[in-house]
Amino acid sequence: MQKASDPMSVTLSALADPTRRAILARLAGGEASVGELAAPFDISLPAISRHLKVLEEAGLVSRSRNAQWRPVQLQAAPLRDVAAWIEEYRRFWDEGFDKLDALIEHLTKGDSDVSN
Amino acid sequence: MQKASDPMSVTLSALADPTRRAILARLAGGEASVGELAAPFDISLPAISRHLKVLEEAGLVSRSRNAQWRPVQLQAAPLRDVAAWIEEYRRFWDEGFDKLDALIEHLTKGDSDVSN
DNA sequence: TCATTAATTAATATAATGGTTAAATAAGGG
DNA sequence: CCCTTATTTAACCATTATATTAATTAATGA
Repeated sequence: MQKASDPMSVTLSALADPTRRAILARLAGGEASVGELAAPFDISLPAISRHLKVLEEAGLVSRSRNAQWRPVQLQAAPLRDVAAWIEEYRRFWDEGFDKLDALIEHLTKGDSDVSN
Repeated sequence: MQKASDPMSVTLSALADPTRRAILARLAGGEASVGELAAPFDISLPAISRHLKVLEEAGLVSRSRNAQWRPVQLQAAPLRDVAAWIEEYRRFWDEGFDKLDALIEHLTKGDSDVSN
């Protein structure tokens, strides 16, 4: 009953929140301060700060220091890993993998019931 | 403090668990019953059943009926959507986007401090 | 030094997640 | 009909996640 600590789960959990994805989208346009990132949202600054901590722990952002601001920057490496993982499933949504492929898969598996 | 209900969050939450990703990996080799899916894991059958419910609600699997078995099948459409979303970030991890690009981005943004 | 601005940490409340065991439901076969 | 097999649902519990407000830390600059 522990928290999942494998890197892929950490990354996907971090991405599984619309506020955090919106923050990443904003950072795709360049670095921003915490206050700038918080502005579009209707939630408190501490809440944004915690979202940023989640993103940082997932390696999706990094932070530096510039006077009293802490500019946040996008770090895309974990996204590359997710993209690589999901590529393994591409054949299941590409048009090449249609009902005929599914049928072949059934038959080669020795599954005699082809109806579903 | 509600549960995120947008489709992308639902999909990513479903994927953010190693047991559920292992189930999807198993299903990539063809449909399987709940019992077959549960076998490799050290957790109870009800726990697997709930994982399957999460995957089903995310549209990542579908279930049919064959006597007293409920065969589970992979449904990859939501993965296609995740792949499309993540593609938007490819340029941030591709080698084309290196420090020089970052510098250009700073300058075109009118950011005078280039040191970080 | 003190006021201001930026951001984090602390304390707290509540909801969601993920696991358990026990009971219920569904289908098949003697 | 009853027994067995397959799976889900119910009830429960511990942990994690996400939000709030209030207090704290950090840096700037009058």
